[in-house]
Amino acid sequence: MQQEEFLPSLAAHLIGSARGRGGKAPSERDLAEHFAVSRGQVREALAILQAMQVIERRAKSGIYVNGDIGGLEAMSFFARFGLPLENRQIFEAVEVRKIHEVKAAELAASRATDENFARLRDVLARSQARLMQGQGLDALDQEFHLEIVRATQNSVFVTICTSFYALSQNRLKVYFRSPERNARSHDEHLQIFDAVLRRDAALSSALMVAHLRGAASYWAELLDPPGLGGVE
Amino acid sequence: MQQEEFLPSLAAHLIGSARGRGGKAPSERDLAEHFAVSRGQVREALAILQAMQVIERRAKSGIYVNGDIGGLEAMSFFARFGLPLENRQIFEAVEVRKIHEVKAAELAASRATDENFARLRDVLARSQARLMQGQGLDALDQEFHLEIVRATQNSVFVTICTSFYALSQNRLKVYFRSPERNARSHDEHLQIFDAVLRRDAALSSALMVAHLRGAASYWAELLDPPGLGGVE
DNA sequence: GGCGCAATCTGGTCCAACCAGAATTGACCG
DNA sequence: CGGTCAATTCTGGTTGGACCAGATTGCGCC
Repeated sequence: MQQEEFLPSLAAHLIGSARGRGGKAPSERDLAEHFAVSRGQVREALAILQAMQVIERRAKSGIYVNGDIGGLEAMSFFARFGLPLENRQIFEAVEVRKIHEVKAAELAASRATDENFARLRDVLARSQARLMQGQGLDALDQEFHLEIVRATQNSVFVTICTSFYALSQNRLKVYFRSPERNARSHDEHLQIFDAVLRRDAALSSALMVAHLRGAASYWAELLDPPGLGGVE
Repeated sequence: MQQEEFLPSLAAHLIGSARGRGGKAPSERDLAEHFAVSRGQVREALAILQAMQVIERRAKSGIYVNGDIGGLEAMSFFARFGLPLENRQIFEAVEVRKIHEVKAAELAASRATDENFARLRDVLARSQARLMQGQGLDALDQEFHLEIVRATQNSVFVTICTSFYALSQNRLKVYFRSPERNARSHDEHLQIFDAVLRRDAALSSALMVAHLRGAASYWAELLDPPGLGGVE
């Protein structure tokens, strides 16, 4: 079992065994036996999970699962591997994502380079192709939004946003099952691209607000109420 | 040597020995000998650094230091322990921080609870006291800004912003050496608090923009040019 | 100089211990 | 029966040694 698949399954097992959050997980020796690996392997993985603040290791006492999965990297990691995250955290993350992307659209309008425009055109062209084949745009949707962020020329911004995308990945697949939503989303992307191309910062961010609001309202009625109001 | 101090010093040593970014670091066995710990300890720390994408471990080849320190957690970790970060990344992080805080002020105006107001008043009172004693506000400045973010009722937002604060920590200490800047900053905090208290979202964010612009321009002329324009 | 093979080095993995403090158990006493 | 305290067990923390197999290196031969 390689580390890349061991870590997630260990994390899942830890959370599973310590239901009730803050609960005690099996001992290192038990975990090693359960996964048929050496204690050293377990300890290495636990070190990472502790660094992510997913667990707490109390010397001579045990391993305790933290109540909240704090930290962007940890949340992103969990989302990537389909591990449980609290609903509240997901809605909060979506709100932060909105804050990022609206501003990204605005900044992109004034900073995008020819290369950025070329990359955006490429994404849109591929989206168009996929759309005609009647396939979902979920992956390309993320690509488009990421290219907008990339156009801000801020690599830290790109890094942060990339982590946030992982959090909505699974939901996007559901969202893009509907042909109408696919078409509408693509259309809005084209409008945003156009606004950025014309370097109209105000219009870019306004269109992005509308674009994200559309997707958000879909989730709002599909899932339980967000609880946060006035998010734009 | 406890883990909490071992990890940073190991990270520093790795980066130091592999100057040139992407360079090769000493072997695990050498590192273990150098720090007088077991190889297991070294491997545990390396696992964390690899999860942070600070290093790359190539089987049977060696340990390589990544060119860019990507990831918010890694940057935050580095900043906390005074490890080198590229100037570009710092300016980019400051820009993202601005994006966060301006929006935070706006959201805080509509969502802050009585408890939030109480906490903000507390921070401001302690700032006032410290100001009268002629002491720097650096730690309390962070507290104030964090309370504003907290007032958005978005815990993910709070987590992200907390990580970003670590990045400016050292610079803040320099900034708050000047009594005038201390007084001015405190005054602006009071104004922002007032706007939030009156639930004036537009004014809150506008004041925050001005507040951060003031600090940013100080750094712009003190350090090398940011290269990013239109940051607000 | 170029090529190829062998010695060496490296990360990956496992095992067997030992330590000291925390947690648990159980016997003993009131 | 209840409570107290000591002995035992369990746990994370840490160490050392060992083996594997592929990557690297270097030396010798052609």
